Parts: sequence; structure tokens; C-alpha cells
Amino acid sequence: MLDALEVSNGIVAEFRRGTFVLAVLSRLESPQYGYSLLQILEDKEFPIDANTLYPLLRRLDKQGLLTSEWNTDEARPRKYYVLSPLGREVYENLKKEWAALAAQIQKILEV
Amino acid sequence: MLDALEVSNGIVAEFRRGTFVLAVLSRLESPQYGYSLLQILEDKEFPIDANTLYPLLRRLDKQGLLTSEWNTDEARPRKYYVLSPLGREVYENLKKEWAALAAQIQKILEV
DNA sequence: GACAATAGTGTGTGTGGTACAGTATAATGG
DNA sequence: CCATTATACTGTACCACACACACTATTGTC
Repeated sequence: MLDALEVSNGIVAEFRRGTFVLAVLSRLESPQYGYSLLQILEDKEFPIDANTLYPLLRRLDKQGLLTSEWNTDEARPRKYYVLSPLGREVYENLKKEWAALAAQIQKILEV
Repeated sequence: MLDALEVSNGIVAEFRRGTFVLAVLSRLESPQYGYSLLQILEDKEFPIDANTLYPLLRRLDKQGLLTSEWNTDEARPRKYYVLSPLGREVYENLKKEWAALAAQIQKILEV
């Protein structure tokens, strides 16, 4: 049998899952590669598992929100991602929508 | 090709998905049946599709966060759900965790 | 008598997070 | 100079869950 903490953690994971895209987009106004993003987000106290981030980057690239480019000049080859024009537009939308959602939830929890 | 609005809406749906449980739990301190919840949440400007809500209620019941009971006294049989003690405890946790997450996101978006 | 609203169950599908395995190079410590 | 750790990815399979679709059935209304 699961206790309250375990159950809560599972549901909190669902919260966070929904916000991964927003967090990632927020860090890609300047180019980053996967590993640097992992560290940046960890520093920002928003850690994402590598097994979640890498597939997410590929997906956002495929959806056209990011553009990607291999950099082979440096010692180690790195795949850099950055917001595409579409991605930038989507990101601006999402910021507004997030604020709206947060306000709605706040309202529901207050009563 | 999808435009920015369509893509945004998909991602916003992901946001909302994560919060369904919280919204539903928040309305189940007093007993409600599925259909009444649909209407309450719609009134609160947090509409959930019936095809999402009904399976969600069954799942939360199965996980022990809710207790359910058929009421056959009224004209039409209705299945009433209400928070179990575990559910209540989880709900209190989630409110705190939600506030923490919202603050984190706020911080990430600010920079 | 038809039709919308009410109040559900059951099941299939698709998306996406997560896990696991694998590849490979660079830096560091003993 | 060899082992280990950190770096930096790819590829694929699994599973949970939202959502869609189909279905049943009663009540109220026009």
C-alpha cells in the first residue's frame, strides 16, 4: 500500500511534467546543448532527468519549435538547440497561458 | 504545418492535464457525483471533458484517494465520490507542492 | 413521440515520460 | 598509464494516462 507522500509525489511529478516544455523553452533564447541545459536547470532548482530532456529536445526540434546544429569545432561534438521563430512565438504564448492557469488554480484552491 | 496557436494549445493542454487531479480533489471535500463535478468545474472556468473526468474518478477511487458510493434513493442512480482520509492528506500536500512549483516557474520565467 | 439533458460504463488508441542499453571521447586520480 | 568519472549524446521499448468512441438507460421538455 502506498502512503500519502508516495502518492503525492507521483501527482507532483504530473504537475512538473506539464511544465518541462516551458522551462526548456525559457532557457533557449540563446543556444544551448543538452548537457548544458541539464546543468542550467539543475542550478535553477528545476532538475530534469537526462532521459526526459534528450527525447524532449528531439521532439521540440521535430515540431519546429527549435532549430538544431552540430558543433564539431570544439573538443567534443555538441548538438546546439535554439528557439526558432515559431518557438519564440509559442514561448510568448505559453508565458501568458501559464499565468492564466496559475490564476485559475489559485481561485479554485481558495474557496 | 501547425501554426503557433495550435502548437501552444497542445502544450497548454499538457499544463492543464497535470492539474486535473488537484482541481478534482479540491471539489471533493463534500460528496459529488461525476456529472455535478463536470458542472461545478465548468462554472469555475476549469472545464474538464467528461471522457477525462469519469476515468479519472475511477482511478482516484482505485488508488484510495476517494471513496465511492452509489445513491439509488434519488430519481436517478448516482455514484457519489468524496475524499478519503488518505485523499485529504494528499490534497493538503498537493496544495503546498503546487505553490512551490508555481514559485519555481515564476523564477525561471523572470530571468 | 422526439429530442435534449442527465449519468454513467467499457474499451481502444496515441502521446509522451521514463527506463535501459549502447556508443564514444575527455579529464582526473592513483 | 590505467581505471574511473564526467561529458554528450542516440535508439528503442514500455507503461500510464488523457481522450475518443461506442454504448446503455432514464428523466424532463417541447
